[in-house]
Amino acid sequence: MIRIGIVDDKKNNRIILADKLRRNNLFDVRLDAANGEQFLQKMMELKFDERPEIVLMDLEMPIMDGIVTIATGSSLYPGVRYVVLTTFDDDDRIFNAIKAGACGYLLKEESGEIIADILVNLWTNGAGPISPSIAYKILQMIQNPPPVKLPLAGKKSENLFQLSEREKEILRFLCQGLEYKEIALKLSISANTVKKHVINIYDKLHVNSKGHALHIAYTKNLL
Amino acid sequence: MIRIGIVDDKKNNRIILADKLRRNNLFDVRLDAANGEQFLQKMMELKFDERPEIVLMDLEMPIMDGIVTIATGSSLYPGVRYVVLTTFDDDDRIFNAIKAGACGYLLKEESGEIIADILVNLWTNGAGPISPSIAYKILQMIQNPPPVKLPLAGKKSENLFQLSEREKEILRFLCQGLEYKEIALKLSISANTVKKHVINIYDKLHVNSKGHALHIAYTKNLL
DNA sequence: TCATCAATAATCCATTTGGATAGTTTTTTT
DNA sequence: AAAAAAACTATCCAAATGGATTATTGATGA
Repeated sequence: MIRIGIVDDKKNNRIILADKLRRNNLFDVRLDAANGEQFLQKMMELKFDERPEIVLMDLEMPIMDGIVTIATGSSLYPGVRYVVLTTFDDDDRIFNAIKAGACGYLLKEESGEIIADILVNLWTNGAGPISPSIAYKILQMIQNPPPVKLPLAGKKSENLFQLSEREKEILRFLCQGLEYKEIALKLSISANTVKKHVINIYDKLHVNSKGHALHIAYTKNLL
Repeated sequence: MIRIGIVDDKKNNRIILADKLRRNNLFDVRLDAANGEQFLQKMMELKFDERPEIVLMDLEMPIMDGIVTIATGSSLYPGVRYVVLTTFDDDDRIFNAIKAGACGYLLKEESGEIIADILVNLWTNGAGPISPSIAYKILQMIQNPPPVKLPLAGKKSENLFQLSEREKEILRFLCQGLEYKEIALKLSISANTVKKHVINIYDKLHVNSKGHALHIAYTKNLL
């Protein structure tokens, strides 16, 4: 049984999709959330071996949209694979979703069988599921990179996590392996303040330790 | 009938592939070349409406390899679609071939039916044919752009710090932001042991905190 | 002007980490 | 088979970190 999570703001969509998947008994749909925040919340509550292995994620959601959710989720739970399921193949979103860490991109219109097929393939081979028309778009984007839009290489990505300047500054020091005291000294502020900033950073990154924060900082190019 | 061209230096491959395609009578294999130069030569000799619409191209060829051939061919004959057919999925080549203008990338191992299927799809929908495992690699390349290959990268960053396999394993988990307990759980060992390993790692890296260690791990590419 | 927000600072308390030390078991090498 | 190297487990203690809460200041904006 492959453990599946479904995140979509429309309850009906979740039900239909879960039904589609449950029809063959390879899937165990065990997480169901209406938005990103709810999803992260529920993930936190699950033990390691109860978490879904594959998460199907809608992009358009209130409160916390799919891209941000994937970005944080894929850093928090690197073992989980995120597959974007959407109704329209919108160029910008594709690219952003991929950058955020989605490992596949499917159109909702695909039949239940195709989706099931593709998820099984993802699970067994690790091969990323991509609808053909999406794959083609990706190729085109590589061949003709959109004007400036998205810096492919190590450029700093736009402020995905809404960190303030000060917070970014402190995150950079943190990434160099400095501890609170040392950062405080460098910035001529109190170590308590540094700590407060760090906690605020964790909140924005949805993490709760230095390790996780650095992981996100390094993998999402926040420096 | 879809007009097909095949470019491969091994005559046998050409024959087998042509046979596979001719089996269903949708394809008209009408151009056959052993290398890039021969291919371009033959293309010149053909009239516009005799030219292949899709060209299956091997990458490893003498005289003029697949990448260069696609690059020049796709400028000379923009209407022609180039599909790379190769036996191994070599990361560098994928990217270069795509940039050169290939619109698809298939593994030779795929069965004749799948190849046929996919080519028909390419012809009718314009959707790019991509083997799932290739698609996945492309995603990964977008997600983690190859870290500017500098002298250090090529040199064995492997044993720079003489970490044992186990230590590298643990360092990787550490870099994902896991704490001792979690790592212990994943490896089915005691948290004390994890800690011991971590201390040993710090010794070898000449650091004394997680922050420093992760900094080195990320910047020196120890993962 | 009033409200909000970022940055600053501090305290209490629980948890995690780092260091030192001392063992046992497994694996590899000689 | 003996010796050496990794891997494993443990305990004590001190330091660093994370979380919650409260409060002051200055800048920005409605």
